[in-house]
Amino acid sequence: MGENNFWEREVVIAELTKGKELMLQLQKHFDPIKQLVCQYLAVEILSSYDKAMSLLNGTALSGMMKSKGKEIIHPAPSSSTAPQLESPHLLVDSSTKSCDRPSNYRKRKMLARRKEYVEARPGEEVPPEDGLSWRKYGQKLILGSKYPREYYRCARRCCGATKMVQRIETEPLTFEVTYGGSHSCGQETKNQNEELLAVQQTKCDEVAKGAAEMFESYIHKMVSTPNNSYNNSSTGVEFSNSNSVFNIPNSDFIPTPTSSPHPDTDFPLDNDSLTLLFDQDVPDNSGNDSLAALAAEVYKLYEENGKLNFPHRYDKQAENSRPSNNVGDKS
DNA sequence: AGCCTTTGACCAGCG
DNA sequence: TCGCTGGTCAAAGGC
Repeated sequence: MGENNFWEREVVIAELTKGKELMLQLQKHFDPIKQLVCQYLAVEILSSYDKAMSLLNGTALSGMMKSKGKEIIHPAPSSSTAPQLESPHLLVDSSTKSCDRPSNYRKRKMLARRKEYVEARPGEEVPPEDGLSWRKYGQKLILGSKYPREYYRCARRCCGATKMVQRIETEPLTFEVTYGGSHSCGQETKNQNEELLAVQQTKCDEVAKGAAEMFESYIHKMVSTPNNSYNNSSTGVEFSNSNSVFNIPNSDFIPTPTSSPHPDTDFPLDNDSLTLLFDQDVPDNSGNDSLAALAAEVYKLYEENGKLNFPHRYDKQAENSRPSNNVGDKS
């Protein structure tokens, strides 16, 4: 199989696998009360399947096969051993120039990219080494950026890995490093564990963000519901008033990694309450009471900071004298 | 001689 | 169709 086809196949498989994993997660969350998580997962799944479908239908690949100007690009033959021409002025398949690098632009744009932010070491103004050897092949001033973007590819020829380094204007000691392609030279093997951990961490963070958003909406609903009451049970927490009832099953409360960035929110949170809400493990099966305490604490912080005007307050006094599970809202 | 960086030119995508 | 922009190429020069 030609390297091009192999690469396309890898992308398709990766996208379909991701879609499958997300669908499994979605199945677990099929519940009207978990709309936020369902919505988030649905968007991710659709995006994965769209990418895979356009690859399989040839939408994305058709550009590579189309004749444009004097350059005619063909898909790589399945067992290409044709000699490779170096001159850019000849009518050649540009994807076969110099080694088997996937060098045409369309392909590069489709490569899965991974973005990282790294900080320069103290006293230095260059990004720290990432343990791999790179060779710089270009530098360009990017519109709207004070610093030029630098382009690197794997120092081992015949490897399609690339990276771009962009110094961030507002934080000159921080660099945005975008990795493209994968190392076919084996150079990356020693770093594969770290790589896998990074990917897992990203996925974990994505799920945690969805969970945190959901948790936030519960808190909001709880403290703003008129005449609310709640019940703890071994299966979860139930909030209710004269009009509605909603349940938070224990399974909704998953630990939020402390490494996660705080989720974006339009909830008027200050830093302290954000930390309180997301920087700790939310209640597990053995700690449903802490949900109520947490909600009361969050409300208190909002109120003290004068940032919220909830129509009805959570009844902290009743909570304190609560041997039974029911708490009325004093509004 | 071989490898590297620099830098202007070129090419493809996109609005 | 055209102009702008990001990404890449490749010649030139340095080490």
